[in-house]
Amino acid sequence: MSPKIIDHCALEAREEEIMITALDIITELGVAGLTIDKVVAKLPYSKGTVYNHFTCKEDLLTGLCNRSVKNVAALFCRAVAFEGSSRERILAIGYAYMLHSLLNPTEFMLVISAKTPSIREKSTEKRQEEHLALESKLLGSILQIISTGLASGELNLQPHLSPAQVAFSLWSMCFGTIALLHESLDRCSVRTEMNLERELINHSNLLLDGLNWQPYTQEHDWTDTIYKYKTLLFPHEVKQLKRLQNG
Amino acid sequence: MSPKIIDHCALEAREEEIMITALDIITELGVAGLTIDKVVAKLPYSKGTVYNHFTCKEDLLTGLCNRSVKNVAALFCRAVAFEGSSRERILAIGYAYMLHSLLNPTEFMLVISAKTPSIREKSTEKRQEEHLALESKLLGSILQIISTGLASGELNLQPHLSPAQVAFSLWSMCFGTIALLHESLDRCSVRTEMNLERELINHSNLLLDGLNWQPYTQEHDWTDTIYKYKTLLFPHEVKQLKRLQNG
DNA sequence: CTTTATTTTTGACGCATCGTCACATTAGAG
DNA sequence: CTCTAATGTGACGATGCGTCAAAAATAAAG
Repeated sequence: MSPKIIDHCALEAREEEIMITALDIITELGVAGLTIDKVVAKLPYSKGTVYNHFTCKEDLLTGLCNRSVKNVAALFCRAVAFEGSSRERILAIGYAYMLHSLLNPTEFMLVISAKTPSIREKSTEKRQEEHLALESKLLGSILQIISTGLASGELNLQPHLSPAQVAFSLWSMCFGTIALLHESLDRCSVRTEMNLERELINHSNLLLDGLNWQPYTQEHDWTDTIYKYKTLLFPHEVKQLKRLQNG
Repeated sequence: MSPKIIDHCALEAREEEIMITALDIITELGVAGLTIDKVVAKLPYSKGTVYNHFTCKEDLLTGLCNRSVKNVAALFCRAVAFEGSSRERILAIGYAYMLHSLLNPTEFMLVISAKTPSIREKSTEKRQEEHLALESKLLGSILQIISTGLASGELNLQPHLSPAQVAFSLWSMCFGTIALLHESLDRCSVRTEMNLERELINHSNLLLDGLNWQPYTQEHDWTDTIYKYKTLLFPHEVKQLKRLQNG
């Protein structure tokens, strides 16, 4: 008695391996082209083993989605630590979100897909909860900046708004903007003339002005702030993005 | 020669019949539970006939999505005609969008689903274009209100913003808010405490204040305006919604 | 080294669904 | 009534999903 007990670490490594393989297939063939059989074919494991990790295709997709949200959370943490006013830091959150969506278009779509009932309905409870926990973490970063803004007096909350409501308004605005502009990247429509970076900054500034979060759009050189995001906060990501757009 | 030539009108009626049947199945079993075979089983036609209308399941879903957007467009037209200031009318757009999403939760999700690549990738080009045209119609209603706001001087566009950008900012904000709150209707999370109507109005007002669209949130009794939406503009829809929420 | 108990992996199998296509049906013109 | 072309039908092959009984792997005990 007491046979092969598999290393927990090795298990996680394999799960990652499966997810990467699935992501490759999705990037190549689209979400619709993803098949467990195709994943298995690219992997040195068998179908049964893959099904030991993920209960079904949808569970695998939610897993990929969570993996992506974890990466966003890491970027948000860096945004929180940006040296600047609270408004500069909250704007950095949106900028981080945008950067991530441009660098990982496939993964960003997966986040939208995973919110779709057809996928949610079939995923594991466990991965669902993980997803909610990760989203709370994102909101946590935003709330952190809001509380420093309140402490410094740069943000004066209107009495009918709670910090959570403000955090949610910022999040949903970013989400909506990115989601709608994302799909137009490869298509033509009214939105062709739109540019994700410019629009996201515009929308954020409108909302932040509406919140009376100082300094207002007109009172500060935001071009300079964005330059700092590019050179100091996310230099690596911006460089990666440029490479992606040129090549 | 000159055999059975089917009435174009009858064709459309049948297409509608297929879509309604599909919608019933989706409401009952979820998008994932939708099967062409199930649709056929509920219908007095055969599989081949259904495939004469829709090339595949995804095409059917896009068709349903477009059907829903058409209904939204109709609501938007009524919002445009609301008797009141331009800001009251632009807020009515968001209110209409929200009402529609609450009255037709299944269909609203379909709009999100249809933006998902797995569905888009497989739909007909024709239906894709129809979708874009319908979205342009939605934006058209918004642009109409913006131009009257500009004409009356209630809205003063900042020089770096075009009307199209303003329209898009409103649309994406509404979309993001509804999309994110929609999924939480049946789940618990940070967002449980949120209420769709309240948050949507809040977000809209923040954005409109940021745009300097007068009268500002503090300068007008918006509760009264919303009461007018409920009693004058969308009395039928609000009644329907109450019935839905009670029963 | 062999045995044994237990975990892990495997891939063939059964089932569901998809989309097609050869054939049947239908309605009007001749 | 017959002929013809548009339309409808549903059996069929193909694909992909998820399972499960059997096989392989492992590590401690004998």
